[in-house]
Amino acid sequence: MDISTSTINLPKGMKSEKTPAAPGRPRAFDVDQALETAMNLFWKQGYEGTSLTDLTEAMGINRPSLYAAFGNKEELFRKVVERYGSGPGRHATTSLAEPTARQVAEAMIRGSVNLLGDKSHPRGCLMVHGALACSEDSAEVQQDMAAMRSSAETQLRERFARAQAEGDLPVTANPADLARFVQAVTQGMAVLAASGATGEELARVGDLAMQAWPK
Amino acid sequence: MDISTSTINLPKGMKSEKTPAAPGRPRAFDVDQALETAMNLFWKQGYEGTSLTDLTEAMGINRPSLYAAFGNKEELFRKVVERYGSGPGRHATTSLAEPTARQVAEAMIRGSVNLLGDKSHPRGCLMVHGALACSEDSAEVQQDMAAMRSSAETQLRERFARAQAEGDLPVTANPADLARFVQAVTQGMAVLAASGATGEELARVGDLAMQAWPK
DNA sequence: TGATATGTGTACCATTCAGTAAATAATACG
DNA sequence: CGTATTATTTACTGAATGGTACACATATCA
Repeated sequence: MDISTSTINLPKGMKSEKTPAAPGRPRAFDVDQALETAMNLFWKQGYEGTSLTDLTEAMGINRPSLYAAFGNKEELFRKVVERYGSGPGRHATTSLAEPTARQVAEAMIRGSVNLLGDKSHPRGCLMVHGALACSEDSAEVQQDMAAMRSSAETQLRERFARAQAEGDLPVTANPADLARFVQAVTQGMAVLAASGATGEELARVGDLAMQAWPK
Repeated sequence: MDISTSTINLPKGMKSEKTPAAPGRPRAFDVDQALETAMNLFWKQGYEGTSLTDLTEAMGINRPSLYAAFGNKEELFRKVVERYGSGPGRHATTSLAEPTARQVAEAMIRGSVNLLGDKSHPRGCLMVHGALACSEDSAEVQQDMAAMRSSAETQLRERFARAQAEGDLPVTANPADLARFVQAVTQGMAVLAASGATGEELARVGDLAMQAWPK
């Protein structure tokens, strides 16, 4: 019923990586790999554009296995989003740890460029492409994605406000406006990537955007 | 079979607005109004997120009437996109006529802000929300939308190159980069609008973006 | 060897999808 | 009037949607 096969650290020998082996028939597929496959599909085709048949065929499993492991389509999508946030979209949170506001913005933009210009991934950003416009059936997923984008903006704004207090951002600057601007640029680059923009082209968009940074 | 009821200018009296009245049962709904309704639905829910039932119910007509008047779902969408381009999204082309590169960029951004901040419309941009991520069934529509966004970028680049030749844009500036930057900002604002950003907030994003403009 | 617990495979469910056949209704023209 | 033409209505099609019942397979534990 649960995802994880609950890897428990029992300090027996040196290599205590294996799970304690639960009873019942063992799962015949790799959950983590299946999640990765689902992520790439949702990333490319969006939540509603990806059917259960698309998913099970790509994962190489049957419908009931998917439901047993991930709940349903919506729960699977949420798990994919979580994985995305701690994987490919990691820079959205790690960038906040940079020492100055400018470096935070630069790291955020550079991270987006790296992600969006990477040809080993679908072009775009799951947070933007996942459920931007969809039917009313998926309104909740849609709103959640919007809320997560807004939350990223809020974190950025608070980071910039802190920077202002710390003195590395002019008092004349507006943290909320700067946060929204960085969000606009990175999300705009996500749309550009979907139109076929290359990594170099996106990087130059980022460089231009940083020209607007308050001095 | 055709859309228009073919308003022909026959200079009989002063007011020659009415159509010559074709034979057959007259259409019971206003084609233009139906297109407007369809546009708002596609705008809000995207191409795949809008079902024929959504459309016919909102238009107040039956399925066969829709097919007789507009062909099919895809053709209807293309007609909606055309209407959008000459209506709400007009600024994307009219801005090019501004006298200087800077004024073109400002007009483009201001036009986007006005559109995206207008609460009488769905939040966002049809060119971005219409078919950003979708199933493979709609790949053609998706590619067409990407091509139209790219085309807008090309027009902008050529306009900036002309400006450079005319001397109102520094020779050190890069027209292609500037065009892509303006596109990134406006499309990013479209995503922000979908997350709930207000017109005032978007306007400040636009002001910040113009700070990056070459002097 | 059971008993229990879990996963897989097949085959199905009701609903919705885009699209259409055919009968009927409303107009123009002769 | 009758004929031709076009639009509306109802009812339908086959395929795809998300989700599930149930029999069977494979594991642990006693």
